[in-house]
Amino acid sequence: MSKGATTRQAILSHALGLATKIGFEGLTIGRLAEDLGMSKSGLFAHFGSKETLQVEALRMAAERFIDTVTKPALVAPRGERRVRALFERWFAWEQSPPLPGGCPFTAAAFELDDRPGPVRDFLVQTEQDWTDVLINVARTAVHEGHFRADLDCEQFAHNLRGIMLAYCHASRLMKDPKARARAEIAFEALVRAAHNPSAVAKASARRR
Amino acid sequence: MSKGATTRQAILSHALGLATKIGFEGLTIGRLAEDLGMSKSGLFAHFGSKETLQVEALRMAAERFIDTVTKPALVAPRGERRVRALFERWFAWEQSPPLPGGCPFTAAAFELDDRPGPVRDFLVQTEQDWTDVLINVARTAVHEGHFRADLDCEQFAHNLRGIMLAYCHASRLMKDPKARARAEIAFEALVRAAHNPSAVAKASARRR
DNA sequence: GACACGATCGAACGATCGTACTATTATCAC
DNA sequence: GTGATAATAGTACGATCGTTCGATCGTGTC
Repeated sequence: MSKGATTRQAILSHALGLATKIGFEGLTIGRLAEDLGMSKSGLFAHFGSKETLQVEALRMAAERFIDTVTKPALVAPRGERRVRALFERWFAWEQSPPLPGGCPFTAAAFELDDRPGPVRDFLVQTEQDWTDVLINVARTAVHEGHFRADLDCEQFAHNLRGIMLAYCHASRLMKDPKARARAEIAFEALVRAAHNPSAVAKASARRR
Repeated sequence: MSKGATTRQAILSHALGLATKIGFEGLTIGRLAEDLGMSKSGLFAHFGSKETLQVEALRMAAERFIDTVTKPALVAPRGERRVRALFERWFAWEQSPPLPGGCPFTAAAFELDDRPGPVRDFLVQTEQDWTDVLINVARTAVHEGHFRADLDCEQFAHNLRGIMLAYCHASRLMKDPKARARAEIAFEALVRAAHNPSAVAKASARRR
């Protein structure tokens, strides 16, 4: 890797970690330059605009997410086991040392939801990709016969995200030591509900 | 109300609405002054520091939250009905016109979770109060016999928050038109699980 | 060893930040 | 109405913001 690319990676890595603590809008060229012991203009030259830097930091986060969460989960067997692997790997991501403030996507999601622009657009795409992964892995679990056939997989993914968000809230803001345990309990309830015939299915079965 | 108090309320009201869109850290004295047609120094004199303004804006939000959500829900009968009322009122809060960017507590929660100080402290207290309301109303539903006796009410409140956070994410960031419907489905599943004997209880019952 | 070129620096730009002062204006009790 | 006091304006401060520009540095090539 060339000298410039190395520096660029170092900048983005530091920016990403910092953004988890002070937000993506809170990033400043001056602060980054000082932290990395280089000049504002030297750092700035790598990106041409702060907005580009923000997008590139998010892009690095997306790449790391795949390496930390998605890919490792693929070693688990298809179906429920892989759903569990994704859930477990996500905690490793959220608590990884390079992200001292937690998941950057979660932070960005509530920071940028009302600020149109390329940064928000990229974030939405990344979040949609992650949702699609969850939906697909749930679908596979249905096909494998682990989850019930009439499971609403999109709803499953939606509820799973709620569990993750509630964990971030409880853990990061409320500093609740039971946050992880609560997430696990909620997850087990979600999986259990995905096993059992749905209430709707049961009601129509009773009617027969 | 004196002139000063009126202006102060107007400032805080505008600041609160603006904060839902650009965040509490994104608030600036200059922007607020311009929006309200007054001088920076005149506006500033009401608070003495930006930090105080942020806390006071959050305080106003907390008061409005009680008026919009908590109090109206008290007219519903104790128990499950009141749980449902709180859930329904919360959507009215999240979508109320004075909060164009959604729930300010949710936005602040992920913005300030890593920034110690009085603003964060006040937010944590407010969020804890809201959690306690949810826990207590679930407990009442247990006492009324609407929810099963061994329900973990704190877990119930935790999961309910997850449903709300997932709604904000889906609605505000992803602009998913099904966000509200997904929240309702998740809520009904949560309530249904609170009705039925728990899996743990069932397992021990089977063992008898 | 000269050269080209990418990487970095230093200085400066206008804008805006939060905040401090002093002055001026508006309000309200008497 | 007058006088005390509250409310607002004006101006300025040092700091920092994102960005620009030209100079300088380092690296690798012929």
